[in-house]
Amino acid sequence: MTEIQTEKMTSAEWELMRIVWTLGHAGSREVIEIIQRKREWSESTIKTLLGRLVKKNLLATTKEGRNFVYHATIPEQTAMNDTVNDLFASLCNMKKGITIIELIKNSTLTKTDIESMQKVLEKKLSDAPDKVECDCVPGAAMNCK
Amino acid sequence: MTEIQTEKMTSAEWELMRIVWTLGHAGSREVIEIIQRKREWSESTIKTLLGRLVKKNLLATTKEGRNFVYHATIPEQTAMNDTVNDLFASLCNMKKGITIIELIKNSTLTKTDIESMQKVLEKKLSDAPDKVECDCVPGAAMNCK
DNA sequence: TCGGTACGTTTACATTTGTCAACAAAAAAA
DNA sequence: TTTTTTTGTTGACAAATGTAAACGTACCGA
Repeated sequence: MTEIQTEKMTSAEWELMRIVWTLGHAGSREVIEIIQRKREWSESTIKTLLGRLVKKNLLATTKEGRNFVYHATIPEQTAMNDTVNDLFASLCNMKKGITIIELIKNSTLTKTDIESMQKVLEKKLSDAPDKVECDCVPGAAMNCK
Repeated sequence: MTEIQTEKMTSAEWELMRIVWTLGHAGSREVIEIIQRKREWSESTIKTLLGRLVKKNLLATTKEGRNFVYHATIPEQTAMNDTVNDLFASLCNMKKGITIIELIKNSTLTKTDIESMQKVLEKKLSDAPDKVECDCVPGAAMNCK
């Protein structure tokens, strides 16, 4: 029942998470110092955010000596995938493809990324449908054509 | 100064926008009726949402006879791209590629989409970098490797 | 041992968002 | 013309979010 809802991560919280994910685990002091290299958040603010992340089960703590060490409860990749899938779930079905294409155009991808992507696409092509239905206006004649 | 901030569109609001985008323009009655085929939102709630969208400049109105006709101020595709780009801007640079790959795996794409995508990738491959830097922990030795 | 520190917890407060009910003006119906 | 319905506007309220000060307490250096 200790479900971890990725959607409950706000943008401010994402920033803290990224640090913890990257370091593997970190003390509040570390997180505070690092975040402040980019953001003008007060120490207080960051402590509050850390607390909320723990309450949301996105971070867990371990008592290390006198202080706490924070560590993520889910892998970064999982969180990213969940969040992205979640967003796409709210977009018009028919236009997801074009949107991904735009995304690709706007992204800096490594050769390796591109090659993996090509493989995935190659594989998908065979049993890809000719068209996907739009459902923007449920149960109606009118819909994205 | 009448800026249209896509990021200010909440998930509830997206649902209304999709309907307006699809229909091109619509009266409140239409929107209400259509939304209620999926959501148990009261008429009041929907009216409030419409009002907020107008205030946010995401919808504009035209007096048609006695009522208003709502129409979007930005194209759906623009909104989708902005939103997606916005989300990706907050993800670890290094992992965007893999995340897009996962996204593709989870998406239903038409043959046409896939083919366009392949073309874009083909074009990008030539001058794609061998690797992109992570900046999860600004100005630090430790970072995603 | 005692005052200063560092750290986690509590409180606090303005906005935004999700959800609605109550209104007022205008139109349609009776 | 009186009544009813429709439609947009206001006001409300709880929960979530951004932002931060105040506390209590355990520890550390003097």
